[in-house]
Amino acid sequence: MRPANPDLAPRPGLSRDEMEALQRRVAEAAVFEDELPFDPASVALDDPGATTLTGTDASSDTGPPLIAGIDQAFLDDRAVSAVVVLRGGEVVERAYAVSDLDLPYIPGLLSFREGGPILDALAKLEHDPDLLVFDGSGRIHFRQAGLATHVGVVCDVPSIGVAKSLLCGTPDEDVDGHPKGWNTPIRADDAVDAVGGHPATPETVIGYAFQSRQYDSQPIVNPLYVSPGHRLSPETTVDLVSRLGGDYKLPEPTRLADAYADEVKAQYE
DNA sequence: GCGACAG
DNA sequence: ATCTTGTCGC
Repeated sequence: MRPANPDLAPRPGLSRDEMEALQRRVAEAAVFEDELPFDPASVALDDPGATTLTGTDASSDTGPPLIAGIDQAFLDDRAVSAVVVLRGGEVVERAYAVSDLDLPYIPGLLSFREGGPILDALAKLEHDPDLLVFDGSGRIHFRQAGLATHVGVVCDVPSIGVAKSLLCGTPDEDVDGHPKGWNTPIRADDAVDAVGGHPATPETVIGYAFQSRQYDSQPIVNPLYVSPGHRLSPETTVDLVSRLGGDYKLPEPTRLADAYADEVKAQYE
């Protein structure tokens, strides 16, 4: 797929101030409201029977939306970016890219380390996804432009950020010990800046904590922190993540991409 | 100076 | 993210 906004793509060689300035531009271009080409209710990876009618006709425009899970694995100074595209629970296509990394991991600047490599992998896709699911935050970010938002805006495709830990923001309730399906809003705090038309008051909901799994006894199972990347409201984002279900903590698209990244990595070492 | 941070 | 044995539980 082709970047709709190449000018906003994370470029190497920028100073910290320039990277932050670019993130603000990305945030301004981001849409945190529902602007989807499909009905969220048509997504049901948990129920294959209701969505498997297009297994042999993946290129058609009909049927369930194309959902892409994205994740990475690392080799020394290179990243293995993997993308797995699903349609109603069926894997339609897989693609990967091995790219050189030019930055270390810096909280708040993740998209400048992983964004480029991910775009390399997305460029190899034959199918254009209707939704991108990232391993990392979207709007739950200091400048409301996390990895999911940055890449989603560059591609101008609806995107979701799924993080295993909270970067910033404050949960309405204590997130521990809740049953599967539970969720609570994450609101902007002092660390979040108002950007473009997006406020960052103590009332502003920038994402949700979502318990995707829970064991029978007491074990510690942290919730997922989901946030809209682009063209999605916080509410629809949690709804979609719950529909991407599966029997594990992470959404199925992400799990498959994670496994694929490890598989490819093994061939390069 | 103190705190705090996706992958 | 990555480096790793054993271990608890369905």
